[in-house]
Amino acid sequence: MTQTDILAQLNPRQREAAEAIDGPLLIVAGPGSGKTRLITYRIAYLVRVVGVPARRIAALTFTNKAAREMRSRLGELVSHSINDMSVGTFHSFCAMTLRWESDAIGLDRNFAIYDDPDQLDVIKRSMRETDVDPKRFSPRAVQSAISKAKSSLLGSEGFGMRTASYFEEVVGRVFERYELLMAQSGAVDFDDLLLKTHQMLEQHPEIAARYQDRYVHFMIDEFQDTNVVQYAIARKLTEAHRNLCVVGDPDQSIYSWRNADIRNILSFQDDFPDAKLIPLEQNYRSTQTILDAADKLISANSQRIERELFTDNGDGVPIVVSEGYDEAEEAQMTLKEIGALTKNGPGAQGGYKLGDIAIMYRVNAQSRALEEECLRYGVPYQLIGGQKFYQRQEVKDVTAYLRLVANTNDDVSLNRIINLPTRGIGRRTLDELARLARDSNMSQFDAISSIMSTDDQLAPAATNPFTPRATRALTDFQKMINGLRADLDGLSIIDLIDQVLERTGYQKYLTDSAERGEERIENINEFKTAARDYIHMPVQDGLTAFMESVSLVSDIDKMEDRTEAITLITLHQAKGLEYPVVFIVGMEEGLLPHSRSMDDPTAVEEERRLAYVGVTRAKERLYLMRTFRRGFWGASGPSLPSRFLLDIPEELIERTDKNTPKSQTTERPRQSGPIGTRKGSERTGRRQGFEFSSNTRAGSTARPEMPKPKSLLNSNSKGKIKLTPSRRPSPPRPRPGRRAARNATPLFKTGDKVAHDTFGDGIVMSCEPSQDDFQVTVAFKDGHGVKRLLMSFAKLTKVE
DNA sequence: CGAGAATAGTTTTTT
DNA sequence: ACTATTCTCG
Repeated sequence: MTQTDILAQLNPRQREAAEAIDGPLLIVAGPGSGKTRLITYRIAYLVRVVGVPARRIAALTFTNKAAREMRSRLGELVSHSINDMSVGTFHSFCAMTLRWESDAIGLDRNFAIYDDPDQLDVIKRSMRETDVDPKRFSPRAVQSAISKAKSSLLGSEGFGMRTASYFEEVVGRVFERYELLMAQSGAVDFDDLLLKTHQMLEQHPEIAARYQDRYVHFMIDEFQDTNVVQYAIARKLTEAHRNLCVVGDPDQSIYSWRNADIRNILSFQDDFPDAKLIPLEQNYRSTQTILDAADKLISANSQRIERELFTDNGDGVPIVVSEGYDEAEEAQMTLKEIGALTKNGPGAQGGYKLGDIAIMYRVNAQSRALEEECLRYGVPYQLIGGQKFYQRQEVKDVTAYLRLVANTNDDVSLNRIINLPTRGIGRRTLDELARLARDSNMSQFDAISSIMSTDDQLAPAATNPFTPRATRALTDFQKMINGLRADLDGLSIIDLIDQVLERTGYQKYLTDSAERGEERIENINEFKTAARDYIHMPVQDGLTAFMESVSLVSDIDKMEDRTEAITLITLHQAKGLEYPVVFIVGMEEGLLPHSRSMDDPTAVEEERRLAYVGVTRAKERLYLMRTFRRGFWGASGPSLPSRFLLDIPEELIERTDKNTPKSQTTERPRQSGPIGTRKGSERTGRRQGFEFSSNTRAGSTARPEMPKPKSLLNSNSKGKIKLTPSRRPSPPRPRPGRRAARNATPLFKTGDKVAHDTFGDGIVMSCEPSQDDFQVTVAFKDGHGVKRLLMSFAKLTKVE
């Protein structure tokens, strides 16, 4: 490729955007409009044609995965090194900057990054120490108030000024204590990464000047999901060159709950009146049918700028709307359809690969039913999110040991593992230790040191509040950690992990633990595999870098483009991805829109954008699935079709749910739940706030018309909504009896090594009778995790 | 001090 | 239904 035609692959609009390199630029990019392609080519153009050195360009993305992809695409376009380019998420960019400048701003260079659960620990402790009752004020609520304050550029000082309510007053108090504890622990939270970077730039003009000079070009992707602090950082960093290019789509703004502020897009035009605005409206991804549906769906939002997307792609096939009886049947129908879509040979519906297919849902809990059916049908799947790897207990435990080795001030980590395995350090001792640390204003680790005198003898009883036994236990622990710290030289990060596992007794603790012992060890091995990326670094640096990646890397970042598995993913995580075939399950009131959003029109508009994001992921085929009854918390209740379904024109749809409302005018809901009682909604106005039980339903055959619901309302004297179970289409599946397993003679026994065609080698964890089959739970290697398989479906062979 | 039992809160979405 | 936390007893 020559330099002159480097932009030849772009359409005129994209080309215009790539060449607009002087001054501020706002690109409003519709879904599938080749946004990533544009950004990549724009950078390539800057480097190769304009001659901007790579290190003077920053490109910030929403996920590490997007950053990685950009890097790899740039690697193909730009021959010379792009390693100097700042490509990453806002959070990783800030973490890097803060470490570089840590000396100047008085931050421990090895600061730990606390994730959500870590942060909650500190919040709880702060509440305890400020006498705030966690029963009256939920730690979660306090946490989110603090996060919100930080995300809108308000530190604890700023927050303390406001006392709009008693709650805020309380939060202010906890906030102050929280900041103190975090500082003392040498730790920062996610919001701090951004806020402290901003503060650094404001308070240290000489530092700011260096970065302002450096970044000649600054680009931000997914700008609609940035928060106030992120935007402020970007403005500050581009003061010198003013070449700030932001790319976003207001219709895909779905992170307001994380304090993303859609107003950034509007502010941008105020802050940069000379900004060029380029809309990208040609869609290269989806069929006209899918695009029409998406357009009708999003047009129902009132807070929105009109826009018309178009495509040269053909109409394609209609959108399929289906209903299952419950989430199990919904999953079954989905899996059956996937079977048809992936079939080869005559009569095949397209011969799709499993990797072409994604199932999307609103909440992680929905993945469960889908996983079960995948296992039943033997369909390999890739689950994104859910129980995150780095949040698993044993992984967090080892992480805590490592963090403590890196930074002994880290109280959260210390508390997590000081008695794991048990070392005779119980609650009383820990309470006393916390009190001692607080009174003497030091970390708990240092507090232990303080009761030891210099010659390693125990301090006199007067200053030592602990019993001799507790004192012994505490000092042994302290010596063990110090021993690890003393022997770091010459070790690699992997060596260090091995040392920790052995010298702390954690390895033995895992081996001896009856519960999930092997799975946990597998997880630790996986953890070590992840650490291998840092094996070449000096152990201190490797440790810091590895700990940082543990905090900032998400599940989607590790997602592989595998062709042999379907993808299960939340709608939020699906942003930015595309698949030939997309199923969205749970198209129901209460789920999408989510019940927590339903009484707020603004929140419902965000839910609609979320649905829009899901719909526009599909290239060729889109399935919208829902259930007749859905289970929550073990109970089950009737569900209503999502209002979003009613926004999609009938002519775009092929229905397999013949007995359900087709549109606003012909709608004839047969049942409804508590959710349907919303007042003032035209679309739901005809629904009643209760269910009638006289209806029967057999499989997919016609359902009778609804009877008058009035009588039931009257029969419900207390006005309390009572759900009468409808008859199931088929008898409930018997639950596999746990007891029965003990008397059975399974073909596999726990500990057996087995091999599976797709998942590879694994170890049998259990084998239990399930109906007339056996359910085998197997821990697979190579990141496939633990799977439950039915013996008759899964081709498992015993190894050795 | 620690293990097992009782109990409460939980399901929005995540860097 | 599930789990994380608190309670109770040895």
